[in-house]
Amino acid sequence: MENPPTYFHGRNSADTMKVEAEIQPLSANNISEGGGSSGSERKVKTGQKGDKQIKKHRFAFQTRSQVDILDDGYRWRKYGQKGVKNSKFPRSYYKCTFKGCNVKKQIQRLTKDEEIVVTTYEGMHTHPLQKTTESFEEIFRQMQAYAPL
DNA sequence: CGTCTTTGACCCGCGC
DNA sequence: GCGCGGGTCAAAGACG
Repeated sequence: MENPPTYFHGRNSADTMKVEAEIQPLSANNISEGGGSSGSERKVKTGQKGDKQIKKHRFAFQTRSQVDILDDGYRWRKYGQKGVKNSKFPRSYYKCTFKGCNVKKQIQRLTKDEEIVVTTYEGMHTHPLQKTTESFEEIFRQMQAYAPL
């Protein structure tokens, strides 16, 4: 935590932003790349297997909105949707579209409260915000961070 | 034209 | 050893 995430750059609300949640690397929690690809050479593997600092920044917060797509100022590209057990609604996966910015975002709706949307950020942005959205402030306001797990 | 969305298929790790 | 769940990627289509 020596280095505060660059999320929401341009906001002095850092004071209110104590919602930072640091998740330590767990054996089953460590998300590697190696995903699946269609058919051919996907064994690329990052060569380096988490031998060094595997700090996976995971920041999750809940927001009360009817839409899953909350514009926080970054561009997101949806790359998957899968249903989760215990959840009547499917979970959506988003990724930041920026050269070198491999930030992932996960959105899930609560079955108990369809109005509540859980947004989980993973990774750190390597570029400043492209645009300041007005809704951002509102989102930030409704942003209720909670420690995942 | 460029960008983004959606679905299916595939893969991996762990559990029993 | 096998199965399940979860997670990711690819391609095509749609839209502005």
